[in-house]
Amino acid sequence: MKKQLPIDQVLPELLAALSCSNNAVLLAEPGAGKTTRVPLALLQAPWLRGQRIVMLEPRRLAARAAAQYMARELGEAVGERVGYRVRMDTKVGPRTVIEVVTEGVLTRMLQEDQALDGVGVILFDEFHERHLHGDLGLALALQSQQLLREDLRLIVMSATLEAEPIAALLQQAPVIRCEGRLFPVKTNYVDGDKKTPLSTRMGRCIQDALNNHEGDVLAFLPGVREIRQTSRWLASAGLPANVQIRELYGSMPLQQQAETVAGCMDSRRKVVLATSIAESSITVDGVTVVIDSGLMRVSRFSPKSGMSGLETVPVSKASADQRRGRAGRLMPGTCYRLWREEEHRYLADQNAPEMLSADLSSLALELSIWGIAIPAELDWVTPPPMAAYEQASDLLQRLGAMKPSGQPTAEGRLIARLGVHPRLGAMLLSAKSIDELRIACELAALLSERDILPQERNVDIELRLDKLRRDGNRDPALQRIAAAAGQLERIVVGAWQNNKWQNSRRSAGVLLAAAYPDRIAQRRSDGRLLLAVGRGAVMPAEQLLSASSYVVACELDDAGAEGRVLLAAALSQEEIDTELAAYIHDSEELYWDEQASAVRASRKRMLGAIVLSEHPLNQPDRDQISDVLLHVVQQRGWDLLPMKGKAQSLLERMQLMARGGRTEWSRMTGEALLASADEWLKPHLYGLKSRADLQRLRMADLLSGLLTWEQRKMLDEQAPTHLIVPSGSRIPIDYSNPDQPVVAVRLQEMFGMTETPRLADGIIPLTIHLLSPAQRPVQVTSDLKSFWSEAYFEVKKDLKGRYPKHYWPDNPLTATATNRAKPRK
DNA sequence: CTCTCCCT
Repeated sequence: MKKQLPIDQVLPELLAALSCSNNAVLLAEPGAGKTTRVPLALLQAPWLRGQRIVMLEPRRLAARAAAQYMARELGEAVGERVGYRVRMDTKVGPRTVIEVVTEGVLTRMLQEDQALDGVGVILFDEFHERHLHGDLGLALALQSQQLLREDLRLIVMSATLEAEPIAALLQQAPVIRCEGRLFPVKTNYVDGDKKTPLSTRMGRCIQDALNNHEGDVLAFLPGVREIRQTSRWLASAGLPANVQIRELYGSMPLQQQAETVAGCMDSRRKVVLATSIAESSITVDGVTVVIDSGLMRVSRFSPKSGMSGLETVPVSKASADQRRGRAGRLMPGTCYRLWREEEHRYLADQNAPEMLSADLSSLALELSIWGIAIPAELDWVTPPPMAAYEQASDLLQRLGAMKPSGQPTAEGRLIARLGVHPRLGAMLLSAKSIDELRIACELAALLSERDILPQERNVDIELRLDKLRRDGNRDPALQRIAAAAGQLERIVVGAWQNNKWQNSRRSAGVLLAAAYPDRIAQRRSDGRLLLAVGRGAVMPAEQLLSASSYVVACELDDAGAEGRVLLAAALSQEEIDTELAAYIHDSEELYWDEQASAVRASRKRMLGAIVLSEHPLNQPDRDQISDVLLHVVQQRGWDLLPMKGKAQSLLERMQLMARGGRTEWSRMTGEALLASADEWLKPHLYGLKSRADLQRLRMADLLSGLLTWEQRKMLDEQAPTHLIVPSGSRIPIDYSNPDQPVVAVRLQEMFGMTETPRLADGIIPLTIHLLSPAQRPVQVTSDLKSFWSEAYFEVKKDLKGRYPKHYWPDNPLTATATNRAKPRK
């Protein structure tokens, strides 16, 4: 008799829903039993009609375990009615009806047969994890259902999820909910000073938990560094003798992980310090207390640099709840959260889907093979972000996997079948001989898995190759990598059918350059690296690689201002010159030499942003020189040009006209003219290359050439060079302040002028500096009328005393202006 | 002073 599980109660509802709808969303909390009961329940569904059931699992371990459990329920071995397909391990037979597959496998199944002939239903288990290929699989399956397979059924299963957006995407699918089977867990929020190191706060909380509760403690920390720090804090703070500290994180050998998870052999209690790996991938037995730091580390892809880096971020509410649930598997438990209850509501509901932060190159390749031009042709729960998607398309084109049209090349189709990152796929296809292919396969397999020498500070990938060749058939982890390398080799050899091989033995570094041309790096004098993409990177000093002047940085942490190299291969100068010539381009670079005040030219051999060598160039291209000159002029402004006398005045008058109301003059400000200098100045820069050459330009002619005849006339009328005053003198107008043109004129020359002259369409009044007979300023005005009626009489009194021989009339409005002491009779 | 998790 089968054990009752909570899911059993909703199975009739699910079956009923699927008899009238093609899609369904099943929300079931952990422990409800959905993974094993739902596929078995569907076996009897009338609509299945002998077709297969495919269930998607996010992990290989989970896929195998689910298949094994279901087979046992049926009293069969795996591979009879229930089987699984994961990478490099397939157990399905001719009678297999339920296939449990992992995400990449589903993508391949869909790509090989878009109609999924013979499949009646796809179940997306643990969909809330929102892996990139899970989202992709759902988007592809949905389109297949819409265009080719209206009878295909899709079921999205999830622990915690906002069901509505997915239900809407699945054509308003019914949502079925099911309770879980966990014990209650009491939640305590622990307020701590955020300035206290996390390891200290965590350590104290662990001590308290050990004192106040029975059972084992599971602590969630963001990463290995915090795990080590907390472990050290606890060791020095002292723990009861019956307590054992254990660490748990993904880069640990599997054997060690298993030991951590297992119960203690003696009666000791254990404290497990874990990353988010213990949230759903690994279950730790015996836990009654969970302590959650509230942090996790996530990878974030930068479309700008094409690299990923790690970020420490707050967990989501869903993640925090999932972590808390780990304390309620055995009996009622306790959870401590190292944040304040008020802070909790600011946490995101769900973790961000991988789509938003991942490298999308393999997604873009799959879409191209699926046959769509833009992602918007599919329905997505979360559409791919454009910046990352475009970066991915660019990369695929550079790797030769995609045509500019967006269609895949033959190589691209093969790369997708290899099941490695498109960069590594392109490297495999670049191998010219069987020897090279073997190395490339080993490299691809190594780089597709976690580092096999995580403790090793030397980042040289050759050390890993050596270890793989030495211990590849002993260590289980290495066996997997060696098997993956062998599988890759078989696919490529099969595809090329022996018609491509030459004699060639290029190094690992040269092969890796085909995968990471943008990460070829040059060592600079201070020991830092300059990557071909133009970013800097650092590599620990005592590396074997430090003898090499070039490297390929295959793995980088792009977190800080400078990337940190995690894995690299050496490249020699000779290899750069002979093997990587395809990436090198000559560039004639012209630049403004400040000291010589002239344009200089040099020829550089460049590999991306890396300068391989540089020589001065004797006869640079004149057109390019004038480009540089123009650019310098535009940057520096008018100072580089001979703006004196007439030219300067002309420019100032044109600026004044721009202050007026007419739009035709708005292009005539100094700023606007610099911006449009490529139109009017550049033709005159041809053949020039220095500041001295520029000084010979006839700027007045150039500027006045910009004006039509009418405009010149208007300029002379409305921004004249001189003002003719009542005395008959021509007084120059100073336009150096374009808001306030000024004339300076002796007061007596102005008698009779009642209205202040206005310029630029009458918008700007002229400012008049009235001078004494000795040319000393006595008054500034832009309102002559009120000057004559008021201030004049004060001024007159004063000046009459000092210049008695001069003419100081009582009525300045009718008096005769003079440029002498007194007007001629 | 050290890199989260996962997959074709």
